[in-house]
Amino acid sequence: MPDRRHDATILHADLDAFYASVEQLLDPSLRGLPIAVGGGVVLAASYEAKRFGVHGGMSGRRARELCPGLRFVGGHFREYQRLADQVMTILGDATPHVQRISIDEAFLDVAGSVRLFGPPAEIASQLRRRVRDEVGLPISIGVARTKHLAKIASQVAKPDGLVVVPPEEERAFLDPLPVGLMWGVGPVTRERLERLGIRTIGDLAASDPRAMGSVLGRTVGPKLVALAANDDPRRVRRSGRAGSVGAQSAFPAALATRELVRPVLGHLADRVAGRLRTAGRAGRTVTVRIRFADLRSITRSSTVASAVSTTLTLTEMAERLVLGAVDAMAVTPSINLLAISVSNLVEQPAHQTRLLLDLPGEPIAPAEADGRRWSVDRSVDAIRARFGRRAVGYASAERGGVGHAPDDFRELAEHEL
DNA sequence: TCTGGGGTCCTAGGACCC
DNA sequence: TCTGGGGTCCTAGGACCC
Repeated sequence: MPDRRHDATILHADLDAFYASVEQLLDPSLRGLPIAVGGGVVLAASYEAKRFGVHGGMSGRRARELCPGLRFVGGHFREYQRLADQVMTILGDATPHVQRISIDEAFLDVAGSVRLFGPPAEIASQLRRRVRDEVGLPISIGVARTKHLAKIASQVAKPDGLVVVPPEEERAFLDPLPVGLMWGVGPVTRERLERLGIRTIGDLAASDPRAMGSVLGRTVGPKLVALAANDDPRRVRRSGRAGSVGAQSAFPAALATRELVRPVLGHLADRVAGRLRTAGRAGRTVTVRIRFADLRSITRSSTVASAVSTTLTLTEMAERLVLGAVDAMAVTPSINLLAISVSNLVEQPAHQTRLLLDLPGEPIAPAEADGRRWSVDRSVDAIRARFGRRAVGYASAERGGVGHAPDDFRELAEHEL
C-alpha cells in the first residue's frame, strides 16, 4: 500500500448503542423508547435512555431511578454477533485493510481505495448508508489521518454522524476537547490530570512530563503525551488473532474455602484449554489472578518451555500458583474471584501432537503423560462438538456457584482466536 | 454504586547475556 | 576487577476498553 500518511484516509466506524439498537431493530415497538439491555446490570442503553443519564455498567436499580419509564429487554446475543459480522462484511467491501477492535467497531485504511470509490469522506458516507439500508443500524464514522484522531472523531460524530478532520485542522480540532475523550484516559487518569490543571487535550499536549517532574510522568506515560501532541504512528493492521485467552469466575466470599480452589480452577482451565485446542493453539505463560474480599487483587504467573493446552496440566499449574500465593500469606484470605489466563501463544495444530498408546503396566514419562491428557481432552472436545458443551462436564466443576454469566454473553466477549 | 466477563497495553524492576 | 550500555525475557501491577 502506498504511503499516504499525510492524507486523512483512516476511518473509525462505530455502531451506535449497538445492543440497544439491535433490540429496537428486532422489535419496532421499542423504537423511540428508552430501553436498556440487561437486567441487574445495564449492558447497553438506547440514546433515548442515555438522555436520562443511563449508561452501560450501571446497576439496573440506579438506571430505573434515573429513568422511571425505562424498558429492560433481554439480550439476543446471537443476533448481535450475526448483525455485527454483517456490518464488518460491508466495511470490508471498501478495503481489505480492516482492523476490527471489538464486536461493533473497526478501523479502516482506505488509502488504496480512493481511486476506486472516491475520497475517504465519500467512502464513509456510502458505508454509513449501506449499513443503514442493508442492516438497519445507525453507525458513526470518524475520518482522519491517524487512528487516534479517527477514533476521537467518531466519538464526536455520535450519534449517527460523520466527522472528517482535515490534516490542516487537526490541532484546532483536538485542542479544546476534554482529555477524557482520549483513548487510554479513563476516570483515574482524568482525575489525576485534573488535579494538575490539565483538562483539555491541548493542555496535555503542551505539557512536558519531564519538566513537570515525576508527578505527571507517573500519571501518563510518554505514549499518551505523544498522542495528545498528535503523534500517532500506529498503522491499521488486519485484525490479528488474540494474544491471550482467559476465563474468570467470581463467587461469594463465604464460599471461598481452600477446597473450592481446585474445582473452580478445573472449571476455568476446562474453558480456557478447550478454546485453545479448538483454535489449534497453546500457551507458554499461565497467569492466575486472585481477588480478595476487600477487592484487592494479585497476579502470579509462570512461564514454561513447552506450551500448554491440556485441561489437567493447566489446572495443576494454576493451582500451584494460587496455593503458592495463598499459603505465603500470614492469614488465609477470603477469595472473591479466581481467573486463569494463558498467553505467549503458539500454534499447536492437532496433527502435530503424537497420540500415544496407553500400554497397561508401562510407566508413563511426563511428556507422554501430557500426550495422554491431550488425547483424552480431544475426545471430550469431539463429543462436545457433536452433542454440545454440556454433554461432558468437567468433574465437579458445575457446582460451587461457578458460572454466573449467561453463556451467550460470555461467548460474545470472547475474541477471535 | 460495587454486576460480571474477556481482553489489551503500559510501566517498572530484575535477571541474564553480549 | 570494575564500570557501563543495550537488548531480551520474565514477573507484577494497574488502568483502560468493550
